[in-house]
Amino acid sequence: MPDQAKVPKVKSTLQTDNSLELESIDFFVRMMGILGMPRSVGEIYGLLYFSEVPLPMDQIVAKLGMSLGSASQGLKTLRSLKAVRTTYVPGDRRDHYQAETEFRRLFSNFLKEEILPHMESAKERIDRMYDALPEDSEDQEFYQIRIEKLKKLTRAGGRLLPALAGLLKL
Amino acid sequence: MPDQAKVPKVKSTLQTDNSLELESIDFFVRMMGILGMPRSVGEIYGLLYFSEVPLPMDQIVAKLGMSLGSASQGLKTLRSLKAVRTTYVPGDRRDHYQAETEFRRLFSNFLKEEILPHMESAKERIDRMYDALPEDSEDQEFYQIRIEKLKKLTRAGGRLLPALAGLLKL
DNA sequence: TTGCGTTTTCATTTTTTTTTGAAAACAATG
DNA sequence: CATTGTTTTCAAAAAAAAATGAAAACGCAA
Repeated sequence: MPDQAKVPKVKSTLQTDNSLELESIDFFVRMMGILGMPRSVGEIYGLLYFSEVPLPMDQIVAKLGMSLGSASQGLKTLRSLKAVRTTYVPGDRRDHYQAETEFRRLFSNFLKEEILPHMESAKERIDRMYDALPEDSEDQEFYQIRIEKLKKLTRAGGRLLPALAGLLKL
Repeated sequence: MPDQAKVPKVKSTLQTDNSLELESIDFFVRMMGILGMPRSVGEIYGLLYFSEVPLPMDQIVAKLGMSLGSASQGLKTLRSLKAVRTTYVPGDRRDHYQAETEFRRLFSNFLKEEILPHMESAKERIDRMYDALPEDSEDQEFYQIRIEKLKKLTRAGGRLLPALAGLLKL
């Protein structure tokens, strides 16, 4: 219940002595949490963010003490957001993962993947509201004004959000 | 797992014949869902949004077919976001609730309550990263750059988000 | 094509979140 | 100040989300 902010805890099974990694994982677990991502996704990204070399999945699993399944799923999510990139390492069959650190791009990807689809269906739903508007009721006008307001909201959102990515100068 | 958008379903126990209400509830359940609010909160707000008269809690409970506990909790959340207002109705002991429909204000309240606290703690966490920076390592510079990047991110976020509320002209 | 290292899938388990319902607290009224 | 109508609280139940782990699938390389 979001009265208080959700404050996810960082798993203490981390196999590392690098406290920067710890802070990073903590940071991104929370950040991803705000965006509605599972903690495993934040953990992986947090680990990768402060890794100078690309890491293969089994090392991620080992360092974070998470299951193969979670790692695979988490990396899939991160890949779909383009928050992570695979690099080829000669003589190694494993995929090596690297964090994409251009937040501007990350943000716009997130918008495109997670938010804009919602905006689309919101617009459809508002159209359906017009259809559902009772023809005769004396509340006609009230309802109409309310629907208009929603329409303006989605329009503003649709214009504002993409513009936001542009404003995000880092 | 947010690969696909979460698409909450509208409970079908709704005691109403007003299909506009149905659409509204659907709309806000999803919208609140994006923002990480439980469905009950979306249901209540959705119902109130298209109600010309303020509704007392027991009517909300009756219309939505939800428990008293959920309604009380949900209204508490909505009150704390100032998404809902109580109005006095002469000769009635019950509180009557009305939706606040100025989205600009709603948005800025949401920011203040749910987002800005996170930004604060993010800044603290970044400070701790500097402390955790290994003095000697040859990766010094790499780490430093990464930390800087995070700092810029939070700064941008801190400036951008509040400005956003201002841009939200409806 | 077989074997082996690696990754994905997915049914099951675990954890977390949300809802419920009944008791407690509250508050106006007679 | 006792009664009654209303709202809140909170332990327990239910539902939803995430993690696990083992089997299946994949894809090289010998």
